[in-house]
Amino acid sequence: MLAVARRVRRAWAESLARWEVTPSQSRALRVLASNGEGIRPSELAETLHIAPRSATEVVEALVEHGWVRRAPDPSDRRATTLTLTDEGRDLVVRIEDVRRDASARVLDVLAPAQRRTLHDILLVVVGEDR
Amino acid sequence: MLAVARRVRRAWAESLARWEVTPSQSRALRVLASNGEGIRPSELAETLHIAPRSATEVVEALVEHGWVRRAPDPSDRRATTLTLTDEGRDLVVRIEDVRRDASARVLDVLAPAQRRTLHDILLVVVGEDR
DNA sequence: CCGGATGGTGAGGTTACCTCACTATTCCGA
DNA sequence: TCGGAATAGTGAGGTAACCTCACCATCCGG
Repeated sequence: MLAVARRVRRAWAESLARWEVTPSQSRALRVLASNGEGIRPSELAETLHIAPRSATEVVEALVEHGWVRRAPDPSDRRATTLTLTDEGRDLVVRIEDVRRDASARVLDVLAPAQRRTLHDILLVVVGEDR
Repeated sequence: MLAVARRVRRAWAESLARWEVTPSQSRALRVLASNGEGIRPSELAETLHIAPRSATEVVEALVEHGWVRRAPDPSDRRATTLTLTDEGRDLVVRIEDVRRDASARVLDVLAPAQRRTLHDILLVVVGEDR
């Protein structure tokens, strides 16, 4: 299990390096893309299962690259809201493609039926506990 | 795929922490246990897909814990050979148990037949390229 | 209106990697 | 046979992605 996952991750990280995104940044981008606009750093941290302080860090990097914008939350002056820029949104799409490719590359030794079965079984595992 | 693997890894790392082994150390121990005695640091590095310098590092830690012994290679005075101590060997066994438990805990939402299918499919993927 | 909770971040630490430079040895070809 | 290239291991120093602890600003409930 872990061996296969490592393979997928390796293939993925390699493609990711072409743009200047690290895996951790790309995970954050995915959360930002799926959680609608205006998410807070603390929510991001929770979703990624990392400490709030660490979320600050990836956000920092994403802002620096111009993929994310920080804006003050008008309803709570302590908070900031995060939104993807247009470039950020573009990048997310490209990353998603690459991700699909990476797992396809690793899994293309499987027959289509096997791949489907694998997918279903993994869904069962993930489906538990949320 | 990656999500499931993360779950297994998390569960495993937690149990590992009870003894004072980090995941990376335990990977090294497993290699040492399976590759017969007298492996060299450079071989270890290659098997783990890490740089030789990094292998030195984990070996250092393992030696310090008393799980591994360094001995000069009589046939090549540049080289050292690594062997598990008795405690090291014990530890490997306990780790293997814990590892099995961890993945069992994550995968026990599956029916036995599903688990077997998963196992088979993953074997196909891993079987490629070696 | 004040004391405790919450949101974000500075400072500094850890793990598991990396590269580069260096020494000691071995090996190989002229 | 002997000198230069390759190989084994490691010191020094760097990085990414995490962490905790401390701190400040702001918010909120009684």
